[in-house]
Amino acid sequence: MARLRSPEKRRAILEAAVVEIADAGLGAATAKIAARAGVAEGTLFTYFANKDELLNELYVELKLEVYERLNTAFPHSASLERRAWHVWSSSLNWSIEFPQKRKVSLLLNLSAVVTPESRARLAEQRSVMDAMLAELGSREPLRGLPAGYAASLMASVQEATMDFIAKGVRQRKALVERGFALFWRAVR
Amino acid sequence: MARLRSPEKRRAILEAAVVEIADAGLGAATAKIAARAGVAEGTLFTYFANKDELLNELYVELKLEVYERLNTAFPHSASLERRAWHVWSSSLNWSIEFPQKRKVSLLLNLSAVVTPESRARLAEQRSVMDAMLAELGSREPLRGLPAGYAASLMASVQEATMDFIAKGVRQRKALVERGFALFWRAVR
Amino acid sequence: MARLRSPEKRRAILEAAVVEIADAGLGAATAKIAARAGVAEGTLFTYFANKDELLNELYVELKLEVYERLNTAFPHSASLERRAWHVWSSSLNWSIEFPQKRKVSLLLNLSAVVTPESRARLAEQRSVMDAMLAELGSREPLRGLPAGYAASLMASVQEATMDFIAKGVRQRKALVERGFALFWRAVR
Amino acid sequence: MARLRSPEKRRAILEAAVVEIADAGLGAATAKIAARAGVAEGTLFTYFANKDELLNELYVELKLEVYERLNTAFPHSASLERRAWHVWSSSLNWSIEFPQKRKVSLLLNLSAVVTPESRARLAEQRSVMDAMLAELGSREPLRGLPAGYAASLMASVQEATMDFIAKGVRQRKALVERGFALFWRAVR
DNA sequence: GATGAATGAGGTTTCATTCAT
DNA sequence: TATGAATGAAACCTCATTCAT
Repeated sequence: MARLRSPEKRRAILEAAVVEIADAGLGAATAKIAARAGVAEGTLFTYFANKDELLNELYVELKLEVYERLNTAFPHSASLERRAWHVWSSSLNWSIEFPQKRKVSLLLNLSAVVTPESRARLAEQRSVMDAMLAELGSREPLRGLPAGYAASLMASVQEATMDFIAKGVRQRKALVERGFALFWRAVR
Repeated sequence: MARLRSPEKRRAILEAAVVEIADAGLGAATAKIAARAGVAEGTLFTYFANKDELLNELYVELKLEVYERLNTAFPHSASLERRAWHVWSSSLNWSIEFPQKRKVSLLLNLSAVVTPESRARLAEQRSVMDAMLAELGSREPLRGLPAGYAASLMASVQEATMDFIAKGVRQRKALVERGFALFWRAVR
Repeated sequence: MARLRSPEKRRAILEAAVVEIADAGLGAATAKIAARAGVAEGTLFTYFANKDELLNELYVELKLEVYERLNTAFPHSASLERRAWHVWSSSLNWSIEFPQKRKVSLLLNLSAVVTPESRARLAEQRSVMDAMLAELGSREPLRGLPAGYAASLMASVQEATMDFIAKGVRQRKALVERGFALFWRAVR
Repeated sequence: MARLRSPEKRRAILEAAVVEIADAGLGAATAKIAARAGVAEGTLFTYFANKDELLNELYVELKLEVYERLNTAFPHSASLERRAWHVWSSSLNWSIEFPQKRKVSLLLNLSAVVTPESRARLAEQRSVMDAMLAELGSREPLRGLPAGYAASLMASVQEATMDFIAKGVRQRKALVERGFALFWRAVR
């Protein structure tokens, strides 16, 4: 099954899925995804056992893409604020560059198709970010709040910021910075 | 006179839609919605011309529910913080009480089915909240940011908070307060 | 059932049916017919037991309309040609005046809904025309052909003529006359 | 390579459509057509995008069948009467052989589903017949009548003739000849 | 009698998945 | 392995008819 004769085809399918799902939601037809990927309808099922598996793989790939960026050039020994900024800006810039991927990521997150197994596959790549967020969570303003609250808070403030960038607001770079400033005021 | 179209049945359909969509996404079958509402498949279409209209009506009703709460006992002449707190707590409490409604509201927001007309129908009810948010947006930390950023920011921090409440965390009341405190630190 | 409280309503329904069926074929919805007639959906079924009965009644009414015209001022003692011309012109003029009725009449004729009983109900009114056609059929050019061939032939040449009149050709009166001339050349 | 779309299956669907539509009108269910053709419900839609397209294709195929017959062995240099007879007999014989096809052709003609594009697709095959009819239309009895009247007239007299043949009258060959004789008396 | 909401069978069409080629 | 025709369940929606009011 998962004998990926051609990694390019697998990639083409995943990228086609992003476009189709961003456009039509998770109900996007596998036939359309295949067509956009330039492969036959049946071929899709030699790379992914079924649609759910495709969606799970997609979820993991998208998340990995973000974490990879984030882990690259992570300033391990810098101040907490600089580390927080690194996480903030690298993930937010990904959202800005690939708004469709971000939307698909959101849709998948809200749906029931993503399995705990898929989420678990991300643990290792998340570790760097998680450590930073844990440190953040142990500081005064967040103390006593559930583990993960800091992550959720950062993600959500990014959401708010992204919404405006997606709407086409000009001052992208400024917004990224102002958004972080607000976040940091809250948690510092 | 024949039987009158009954508001209860309309309500039953909308409520059934919430449950089914929270469970299965916007792809939830109209037949299932009708069944859960205790009406025949065809009956659904005497209340809503088609599925899209049902979804739009649902969107509007859900938003109105929140705004109604929020407009009730709004402390018009209180301090900005107290007014912000009123908005925060009343809308967040709605999300806590009706997590399925909140989820459906999110899904509808992300989808392309909600028409500008539907959004426009909410303008009047939003005015009280919008005025408060505009005042907030004009203060130092948010100055210069696009109009609406304050609203988006509040909504997103609520999101983060809700995520934990939805996961079943005990200290609901405390979380609502801590969440607001964080938000307020950011924007005050 | 057939207690026609209001003959006007019955008539309104039949006329609405003509318009709707001319537009949408025999599949025209009873609800639309009722709406156009200005009565409630259910009311239609107090005047006609079901759709098939409505269609049969409609068929009979349309045919009777034509025969009534034809029987009015029929020149019983004139020459065969004058009598043929009377039949020709009176029925063709009806088609010209009411092209929708004509179309519906054709559709009903082709369909399987019209029962032999409905056709039988027209016998009496057809007698005058039938006698003329029988006389025509017994003359040389048609001798030996099946009974009814003359009727069918006349109807069909009228069809051809109507097709052009329906297309909006100007010289209506001339066409009616030229058409008859051709018919008469064939059968005289 | 996957299985190729089979011309036989396409043909089977079109033939099944003829039978079902002759029986039930244009409202004939696609599911029934598919079943009679021996294919799955969905398969019908791999051969025809939707029911309207199926009906349009059917219309074109039926007309082409007639024109093909008519163009075969057409006596281009014979007298006008012989050429008219060729058109008459070849098309009428088709109607006699395939009364269901003829009925379906009539129904399609009366309906609104057949597009101008479909009609246009027939132009080339009609040219031989059209030339003969144009010559006929320029002669004395038809002079001054709209172009196409001759065609319409012939078709309609054929209709009349077919009606009797369809009713099972024995002397088919004789009827075809007598019908033409009548037509020719009218237009010669 | 008149009304129109309610019904559910049945219509067309879509789609994930299989499988012959 | 790659293909895309074939499948049939299931989706949305329509409609003739019934029946409470």
